[in-house]
Amino acid sequence: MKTPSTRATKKSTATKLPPVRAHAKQNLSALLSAAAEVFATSGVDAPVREIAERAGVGLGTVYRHFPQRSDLIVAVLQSHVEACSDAAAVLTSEYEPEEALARWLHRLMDFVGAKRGLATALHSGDPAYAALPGYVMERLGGALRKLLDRAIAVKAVRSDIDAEELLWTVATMCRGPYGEKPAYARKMVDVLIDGLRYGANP
Amino acid sequence: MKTPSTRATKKSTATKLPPVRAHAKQNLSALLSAAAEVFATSGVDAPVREIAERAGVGLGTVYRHFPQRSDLIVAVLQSHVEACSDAAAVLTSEYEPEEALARWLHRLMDFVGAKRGLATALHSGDPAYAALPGYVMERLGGALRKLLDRAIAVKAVRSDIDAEELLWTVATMCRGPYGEKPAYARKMVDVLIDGLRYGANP
DNA sequence: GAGAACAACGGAACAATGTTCCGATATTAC
DNA sequence: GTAATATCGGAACATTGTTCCGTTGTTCTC
Repeated sequence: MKTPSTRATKKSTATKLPPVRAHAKQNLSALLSAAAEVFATSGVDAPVREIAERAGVGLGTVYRHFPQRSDLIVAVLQSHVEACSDAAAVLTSEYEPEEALARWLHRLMDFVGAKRGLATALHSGDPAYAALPGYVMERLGGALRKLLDRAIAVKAVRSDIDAEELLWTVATMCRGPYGEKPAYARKMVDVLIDGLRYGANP
Repeated sequence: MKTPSTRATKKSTATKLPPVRAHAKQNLSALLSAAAEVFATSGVDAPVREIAERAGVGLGTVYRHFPQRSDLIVAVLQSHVEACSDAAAVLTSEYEPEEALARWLHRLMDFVGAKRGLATALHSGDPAYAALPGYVMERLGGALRKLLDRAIAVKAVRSDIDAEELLWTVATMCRGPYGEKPAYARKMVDVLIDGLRYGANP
């Protein structure tokens, strides 16, 4: 986040900013994308060694940046949550309120569908993931709330919907009773979106 | 299931029944209960060695009876499903239809609540567990259907409830949005049961 | 009851994988 | 250019699932 050149000249002063080597951050982002690819390909249970190899770094480097395996999983999930959340702003600037909302719900669906394995890990009870549910709910719920309010403001959709409830509903619709593939999920979400529109002008 | 003494005297006949050593089954049931205890205590990720030690047998014995770790998990789950299912018959013979239904739903709740870790393993996508969901649904759904029909017959509860839907509903109520503890679950199930009663005489 | 056949057993050995550790390397400050 | 040190790579270690085989004890036959 901060560049090494912004540091003070003297290193002996009390507030010592440890110099951050240039390639360290490159490695970190390379690790993140490598991990995302491997998780998508081989599942969240893929060996750390496979991720290190894909990123072209050593095992030590992986554990330097992510002391535990779960830290890597958390980081990948967070980056994807951020991407999904950020997509809301882009869609807002590019589409009408109603269309932006619909497109983002589809985006959310893709996100949830792709994270099947991650979700399983999430619910495993491992304390390493304890903070994630709240974070996901807050981040994505906030994004959805803005989209929703904007669509409500122009009377494109009904006004009695809570963002977190809608978020949870769509997320739930993407996982069948036992976690099967969401073959019918897209259709159901479309129906749900139509339902939002329908109620706009009762 | 069959005793060694029921075998034919000659072993050289075509239909060779391999003699089942006496203590083998003792070990098997000891393994099952040991596994159940360990899973309950240390979670489903507990090492096989811990189960072997608790059962007082060697590692080889565990793998002789359960070639894979997942077989042990499946066996424990099945035995508990059977126990829960069998409880329906006992309750039927001991209580009035309405009371039996209510008590069994509480029994079901305990079962689901205790199986938190097992459920996570179930949804992991491992093909070893592929057949379980259908089995559980059929076995417990069948048990519930009998209880339900009996209660409906005496007009103790409303008649428009499907057994599998009710089963799934109660099971779902025992897991919060992210799999938290079911602090409020018992109350909610009680409310649900009251709802069943309330609709009996509209 | 003695002996043979062999099912069952116990645990060492192997394989896969998460994690730690440390010498080697490369970058930065001066 | 040189020293300091952040970073790196991978060997080494620990844990755990799984396999393998020599040993043990039971069952059957005589």
